[in-house]
Amino acid sequence: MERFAEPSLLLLLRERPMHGYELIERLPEVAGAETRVDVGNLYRLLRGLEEEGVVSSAWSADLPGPAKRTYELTDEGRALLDRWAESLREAQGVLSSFLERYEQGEGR
Amino acid sequence: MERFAEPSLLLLLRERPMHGYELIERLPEVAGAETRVDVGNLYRLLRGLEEEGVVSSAWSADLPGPAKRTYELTDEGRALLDRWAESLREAQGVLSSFLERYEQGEGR
DNA sequence: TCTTACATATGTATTTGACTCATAGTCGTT
DNA sequence: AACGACTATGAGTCAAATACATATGTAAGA
Repeated sequence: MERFAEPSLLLLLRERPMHGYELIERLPEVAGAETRVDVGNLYRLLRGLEEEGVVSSAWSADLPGPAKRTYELTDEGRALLDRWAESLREAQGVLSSFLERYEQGEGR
Repeated sequence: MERFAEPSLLLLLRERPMHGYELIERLPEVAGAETRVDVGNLYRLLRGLEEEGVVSSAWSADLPGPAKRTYELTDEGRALLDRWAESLREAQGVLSSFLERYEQGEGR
């Protein structure tokens, strides 16, 4: 369930801009506790999203510590998140009708 | 979303034994309207499930028309379906918490 | 009789995606 | 100097989904 990483990143970034490492740390909080994404892959993912214009990034010179690249969501990114939410709602619908049907026949 | 085919088949078969063709027709009803599975792949899937002991099948000599192989769920199949349901419930939980968080920030 | 629909298959090929492992740089702290 | 935080790139494996093609046989209807 790493396909779920993309919408999760978008959701986190909508709440406020963050740098990559922080995103990694907070990902399980949104995408499920067992979700661990390979660090390298995540930066790749972020790069990809930036190429698509979904996020934009800049080095944060002000922050202490090692160089951090801070990502923020673009308008296009917000729109993409909306589309994600819509399709996830559909998926949820399918899921819950399945489970309902499952529970109806349980115990026979 | 064809990964969803397996639990759907199991659910349908728990309700009553069916032959393959009928399963194909009724699949969208459970797995979502747009779900179309390649016919050949579905028979392969059924074969696989039978090898795993999840379903059992027999030719139905009595039924009119072309030869039909009727599948029914085994006890092991029922157990597998239960496990599916459990993990789908978890997935549903992740989904709905995601959507809830999404809706909380909507319109900013 | 010819076509169409029903029904069950097998073979193969492509593509995508998940996942892993390895490496390497900078910066700040200890 | 060593370590942890932070950002990256490279390369590769492996299974799964998907698609496409072909085959066989029965029965119903034009």
